[in-house]
Amino acid sequence: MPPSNSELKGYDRLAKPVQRWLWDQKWKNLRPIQEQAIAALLDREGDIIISAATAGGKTEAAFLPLISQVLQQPSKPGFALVYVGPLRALINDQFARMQDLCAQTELPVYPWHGDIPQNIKARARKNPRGVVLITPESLEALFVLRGQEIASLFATTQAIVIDELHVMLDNERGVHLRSLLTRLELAVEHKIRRVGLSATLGDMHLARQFLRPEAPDDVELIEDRSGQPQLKVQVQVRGYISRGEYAKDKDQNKVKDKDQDKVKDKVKDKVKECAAERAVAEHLFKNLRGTNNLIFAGSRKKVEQYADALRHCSERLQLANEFFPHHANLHREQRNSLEKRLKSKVPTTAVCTSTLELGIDIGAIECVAHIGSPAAVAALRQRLGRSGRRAGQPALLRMYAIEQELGAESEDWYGRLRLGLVRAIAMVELLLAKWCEPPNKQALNLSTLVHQILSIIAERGGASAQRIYTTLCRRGPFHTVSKELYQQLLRRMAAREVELIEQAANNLLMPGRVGERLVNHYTFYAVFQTPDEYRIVAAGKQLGTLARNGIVRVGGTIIFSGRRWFVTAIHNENKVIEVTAAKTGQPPVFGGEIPPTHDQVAAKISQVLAGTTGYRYLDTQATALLQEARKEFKCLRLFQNPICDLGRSWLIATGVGTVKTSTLAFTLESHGYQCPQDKTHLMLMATGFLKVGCGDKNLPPVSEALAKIANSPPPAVGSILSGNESLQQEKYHRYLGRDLLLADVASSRIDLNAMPELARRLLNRNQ
DNA sequence: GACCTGCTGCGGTATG
Repeated sequence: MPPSNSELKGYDRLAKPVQRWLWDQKWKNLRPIQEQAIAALLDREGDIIISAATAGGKTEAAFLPLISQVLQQPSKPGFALVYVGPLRALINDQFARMQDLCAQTELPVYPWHGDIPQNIKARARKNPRGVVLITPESLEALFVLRGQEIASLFATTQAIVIDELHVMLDNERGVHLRSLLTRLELAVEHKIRRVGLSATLGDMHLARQFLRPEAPDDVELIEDRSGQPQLKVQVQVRGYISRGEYAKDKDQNKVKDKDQDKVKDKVKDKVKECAAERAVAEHLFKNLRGTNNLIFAGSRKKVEQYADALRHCSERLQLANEFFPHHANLHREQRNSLEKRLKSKVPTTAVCTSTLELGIDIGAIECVAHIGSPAAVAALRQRLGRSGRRAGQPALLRMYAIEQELGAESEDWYGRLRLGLVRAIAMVELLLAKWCEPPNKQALNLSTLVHQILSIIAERGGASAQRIYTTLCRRGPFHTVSKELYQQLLRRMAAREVELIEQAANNLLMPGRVGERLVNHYTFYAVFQTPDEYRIVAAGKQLGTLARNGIVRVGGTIIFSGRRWFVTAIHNENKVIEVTAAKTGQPPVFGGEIPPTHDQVAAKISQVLAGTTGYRYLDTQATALLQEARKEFKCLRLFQNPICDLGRSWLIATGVGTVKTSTLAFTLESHGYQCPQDKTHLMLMATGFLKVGCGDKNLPPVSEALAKIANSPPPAVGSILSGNESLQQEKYHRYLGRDLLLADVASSRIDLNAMPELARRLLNRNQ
């Protein structure tokens, strides 16, 4: 039955071929967001954000009316519609759907990313019409390589649709895309309507600001309120203690010297970890088997460990394995087959990293499990969005917090604070309060600015300093860069030891020797940094990749792709690691950094520790661990007094996130104090605690230094950082030199202005 | 105790 007009108000307004497509789909009616989007896109001309859950019909909401509009106008050369997607897999998926939708029209649809053959791209360039689906990096490549063609390719573009807008909000890639959108409008000399497709976030104003920074209030917001009026979540947090099984062997391994002691400590940790891990794996196995689930393990190493442990559970009971690993280092073929299995009716659980956080639809998911707390509330929210259960049913979240058993020898107060569990509770509380981390608007993004300056020069075959400044800093996303700082950056880029740019006789900026080399290499198009990797091969079949710093040696064993392997050879010349099946193995080290925590999360951690109320979603063990943590917090009197005297050192409960806590650490170090930065202490800083020592110096109590900080202007970046620290993190940081690098770091990873106020607050509470 | 994302042109040779 074709839908009748009274059922579909928007239906009548769509072009005939689009109506025929709808009829073929046998849709009973259009969803509310699709009705709203049709009205908004056909009645008005402004920018729009369409926000709904995964599989909520966002793409159709945008393209049904946009394609209708294109069909109602005479066809002129140029891509009528541009779709920008963050993943190649997503573009392939959307291309199939779009081709189907456009099958009964004259409109061609072109996919455009690194895997698309050149002949298809050449055809699109020769006959630019219809719809193009492209990645930000391929759009960048067009600017660099076909700068002269940009204006004609996009001359008649009516709208640019940005998919998964929310993943672009807070990173280098998002700044890059915003820069490209501005450059596109300047090239065609008219405004192009922007349509953002986004998951539902806490604060949608951020998405509007991203889409049209100069006029966020004019961006119309269409939200899907039908599916999930509120984010309904059913949460369960389970606590575990890793008990010391190693104690049994104690007498058998007599300690002879210090070195052996160290080795034994390592073995001890490993055994402890295994015991708690096994219990978690068994609980997961018992509760998830038979349905489709996602287990977010937190790191690639843990993905390998748990996939291996869960496979073991199946083998022991002689049952078919349903648990498989999924992370970026696994070969595409393996990832694809697991994704297919998740979509099928065979019960499947993926043990994964953030690879399965966004992207193609993976079907109905019964439960989202999380081992340890996530890096950010925003990630947790996004992951729960993958729990595609029937409408009206709450998403099911299971969290597993593993804490160390405290022996008599263990007097560490931080162990007793149970910060892993407390952090997990804080994150759940913030999630339930519908809060999530906003992007950092202060950052200068100088690495990405260097990239875009080089790109504009390549696009135009030379450009004036003023023109670049207007494009990128006035109209584009680099608002926080002053004219003075911009000039300083240009001088640096032109310096003899850098040679990124040079000035021609006519004052135009041209590529320098090094700049030319960078721009002409195919690795230029992405703004983010990537490591050098080895391929892991078993019997000629590629399993995946491992970064060069992953420690693997011939004769050793590894766990990879959820199985155990023996390393038979390493070929450095073509970067291949050969393996054969083995009985035992250790998961490889993939490397990485401790993620920064937002101020709100640290504040919530303090609140949870200082509070007295229980949480219904904690199991008995987790409740006991929380009580223990609260007792210790009370014992240290941290709520009354955030500065706790530990003898020759102090513990400061800063109650603020990683950025401010580590800035305080650097500032106190510039006053002569020592703030340890090993893994334990970095983890402490990420939960709002700082340990301060005197070293071998005779220094006054730390409160005296805090008083000085409280009564002085904010410290200068050069006075707390020497420039010798390992600060280079982004792709073009290496070209900045000390002063510009410090300025960039000061804008993003430290907060100097917050210091006097933070010191005052800590001292006032101290009295 | 981190995670993810992306990528062109050209020359050589084989095949229809």
